[in-house]
Amino acid sequence: MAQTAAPSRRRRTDSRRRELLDEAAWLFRQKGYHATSVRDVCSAVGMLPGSLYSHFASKEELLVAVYEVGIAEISQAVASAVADADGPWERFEAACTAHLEALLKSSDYPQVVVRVLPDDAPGAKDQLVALRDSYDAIFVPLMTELPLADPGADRGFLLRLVIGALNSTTTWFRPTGDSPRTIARKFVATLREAAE
Amino acid sequence: MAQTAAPSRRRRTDSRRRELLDEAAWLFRQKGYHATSVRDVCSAVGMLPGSLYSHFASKEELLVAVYEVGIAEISQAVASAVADADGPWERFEAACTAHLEALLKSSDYPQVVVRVLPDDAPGAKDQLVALRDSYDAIFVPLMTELPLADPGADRGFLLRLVIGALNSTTTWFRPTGDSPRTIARKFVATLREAAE
DNA sequence: CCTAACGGCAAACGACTGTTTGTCTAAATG
DNA sequence: CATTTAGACAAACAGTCGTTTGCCGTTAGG
Repeated sequence: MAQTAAPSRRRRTDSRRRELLDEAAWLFRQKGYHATSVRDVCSAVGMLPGSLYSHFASKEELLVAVYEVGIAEISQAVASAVADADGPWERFEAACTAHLEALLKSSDYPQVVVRVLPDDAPGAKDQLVALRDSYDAIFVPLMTELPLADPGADRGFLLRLVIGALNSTTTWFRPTGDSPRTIARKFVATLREAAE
Repeated sequence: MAQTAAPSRRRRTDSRRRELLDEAAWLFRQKGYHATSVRDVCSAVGMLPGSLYSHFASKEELLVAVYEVGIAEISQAVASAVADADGPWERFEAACTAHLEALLKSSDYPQVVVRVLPDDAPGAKDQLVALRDSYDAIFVPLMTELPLADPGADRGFLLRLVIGALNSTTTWFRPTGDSPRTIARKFVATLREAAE
């Protein structure tokens, strides 16, 4: 198992693979899955369409690879942010902030997860759904520990609404407006004490 | 302008046109815009691909037509529901209920507006954005009259989050679970008195 | 009743889709 | 150094895309 005798062999090809991933993430986020062709991705990294298949078995597998990076990035960001916070509401706000920052800053990968639906790649649907679910699982304990006015409130229901609201920011977010951190703070504050 | 001398001529063709619209709405909602071909739509109504162009100048114009119906349906539902309610929170809840029912019941049209992004049809982007905006405008006065704990809260910001949360129900809604009306009630109740 | 218009068919247009093949080159392994 | 391996190219595959064209039958208006 231990292949610590690192294959410097892989180094060169991995960098090519990463280039393809980066460009695919950018294009999938920008135009969606079906509107992005294999030729679009390849020509952006100076490669012929057929050459992509040395790195990915299919266009769908390319999407899965982008999905995996996106989920990994946002999961790690949220998990570490939560670990540093004390108190249920503080943890919840930390999670929302990390979620929005991962979604709206620099990296294209997490936005692909939001924009491209599992149904867009029927052959990979199960993998994509599983990846999405694995992320939602991080939020579940945060919701259950939240002290709400109605203790019997449907937490799973709330979770879906919260994530839906957070993800909808990708539609209207502009770097010149509120920062992701500010959006998260406003959002949580409203939830915490909404009506007078 | 007044062509009240109704063209019974149009009758037959309009029914064909409506068939195309219905099928396009169903497919656009189900598979998205790019994954739906003109051939898919036409073969579903027993028509050859070229014949569609007697009714619509292009695939993009077909999408615009579906969008228009979708916006009209949901706008009318929300507007009339709001008119029947008294009090700011009651009007808000009525709007949310009407929104969800229009989105999740029977008709495919409004869901197309949620699923298909304006960027999917670059040539019609402006029209699609305008249609979306015209709907949002209905919600604006409802948000501004809402008595919140923080009167200085950013209402435009809240509006976008609310609509984002409501629209995200299309992802996970199942007819066997909570009804749209119940979802709306739970949602508003949570907003109204969230934290203890 | 005649004529003009229109809905739909049949067929094709060129462009583009994801993918496969065979070959060549350069680098890593033994 | 010899041999294996794999990334990339070049070219083509069969199929599908949105759209256009010319034609025919039906139908409504004058």
